[in-house]
Amino acid sequence: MASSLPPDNHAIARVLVEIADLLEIKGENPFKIRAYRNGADTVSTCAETVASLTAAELVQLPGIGRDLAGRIRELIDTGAIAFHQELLAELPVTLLDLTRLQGVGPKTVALLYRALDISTLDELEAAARSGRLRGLRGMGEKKEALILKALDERKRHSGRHLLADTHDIAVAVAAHLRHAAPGTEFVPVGSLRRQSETCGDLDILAIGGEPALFDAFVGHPLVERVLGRGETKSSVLLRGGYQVDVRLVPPASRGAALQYFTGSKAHNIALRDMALSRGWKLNEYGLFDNATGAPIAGETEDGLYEALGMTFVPPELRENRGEIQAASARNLPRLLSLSDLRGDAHCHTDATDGRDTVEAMAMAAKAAGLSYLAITDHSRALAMTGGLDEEGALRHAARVREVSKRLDGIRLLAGIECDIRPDGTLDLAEDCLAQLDLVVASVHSAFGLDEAQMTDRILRAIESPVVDVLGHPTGRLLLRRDAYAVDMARVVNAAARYGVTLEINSQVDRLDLNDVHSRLARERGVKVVIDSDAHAQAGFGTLRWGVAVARRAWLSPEDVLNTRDVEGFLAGLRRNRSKQ
DNA sequence: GCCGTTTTCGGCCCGACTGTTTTCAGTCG
Repeated sequence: MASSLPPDNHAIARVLVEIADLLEIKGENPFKIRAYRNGADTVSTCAETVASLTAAELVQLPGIGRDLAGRIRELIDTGAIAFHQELLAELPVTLLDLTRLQGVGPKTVALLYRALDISTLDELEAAARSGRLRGLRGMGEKKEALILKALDERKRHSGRHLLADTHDIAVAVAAHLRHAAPGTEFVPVGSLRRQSETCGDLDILAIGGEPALFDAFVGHPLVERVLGRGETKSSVLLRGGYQVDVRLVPPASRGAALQYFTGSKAHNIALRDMALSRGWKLNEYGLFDNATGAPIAGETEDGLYEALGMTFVPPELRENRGEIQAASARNLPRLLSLSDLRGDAHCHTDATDGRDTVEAMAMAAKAAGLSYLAITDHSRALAMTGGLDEEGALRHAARVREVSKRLDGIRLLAGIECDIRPDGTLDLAEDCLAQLDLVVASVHSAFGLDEAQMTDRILRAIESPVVDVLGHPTGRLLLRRDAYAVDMARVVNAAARYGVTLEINSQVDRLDLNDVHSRLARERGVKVVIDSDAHAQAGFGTLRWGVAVARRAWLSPEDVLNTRDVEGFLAGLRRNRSKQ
């Protein structure tokens, strides 16, 4: 059995980031800190398994020099980095929780720790509530309120995890279990199977196995604590705070167990209600006749739904949001699949904050099965990324078009992700934007506007004739930052009126639009585009998460603009529609 | 700490916004 697996790229990157965070709190040389962050970036986007590389090979990677290569090898060989351990001995690890609060950075954390000996979220909250923060330099009433708000957001998110992270954990745990119990089927259920944007606990169903498989489960190297070990169910807490439950069920209950443990609770209650009204009983073992106790269905999920007079309900729809009525009327939409996507309308290159060249991104998109890709680097307002001004944008566009001519099997479109300024005007002149193939307009600043101001700001951008797509429309960062205040009903209506496409941004911590707003878009006849917002060659893999949102939103291929071929896609853009 | 040399030092993405200031520090992207 695997005992000490080598750390994967993400695990290595996490340690490097932690070193950078701790150095930052210590007030170390900012360039040294950046070097650790760059190194972490390189490792996490590296296509190869970093743990398999020698020190000599490591220094070939960009941003990894002699020192970082040595530290990474040390981590792989010994399981830890002494320098990292020294830092942790010097500063409480809980300080890192504080830096993750919105609006609280390393300087503030250092000040709180030095002046008030605050090192945990609870201590910070107590200090803020008792007004002790106000005595500190640079801290006033508003800063105190900001910290309390950030603490509140943080509390609401605790114990939840991003869908993509949960998926990764599930894959790792399931692989371990399959290795230990080759004859048993393991299926992740619960919110992961429904592809919810965040997941709490991870539930895995073990179908047709022996209770001995729980020995392997609780012995997994990532297990921090065993919460329970029984004959049909065991629970553990993994490092990083994941609770994982494995339930063992007999093959005869396969369908019923899948159905029951996939949920959602609201969907299950509605189904049980239907069963009840027919004189049946539905539970995790099957569907039974109340009078005779005879089994009616339960071996397959299909059979279960069929017995209740419904077509199979895809897990993503099981939220009791009308799917039961639609499935009973045999009227569910044909949901979008990843393989329906033919293009991507949002990505970045090394011209701004992407890592890779136009050519490299094009080849990666092609390898991901796409036939067209819009290059949409940032506009000048995002100075930190080296955002392009009008001249830069047009020069970049000319280059993208020139590269596109030389490529086989993938067509590049010259676009831009143009900032929407706080007043709703665009960051670049209209005559420049009009010369591009498409414009994605996005908000990246002044998130604190009130709802009326923010809505006006976005409506003004939608009204601009050169805007084709509204990028990540609500600006949320999952588990980190709430959406800004905006009236999405008005935004969707305006998008319908002007023919603007709304983006589902597939970045794992954005998924923005969310499922509810995407469904609203569909109902109002607004087209959606599912974008990767890739910043590196590996970034196209996130499209599956955008597709998950679309499926939860009941979207069919015809609702999604980038399921069309490139001509159809271009024809559907606002700038070309208005010419018709 | 990395990188690229005009090879062993000196530069390294920087502007907007906020809240605290009275000229700026911290955070974010």
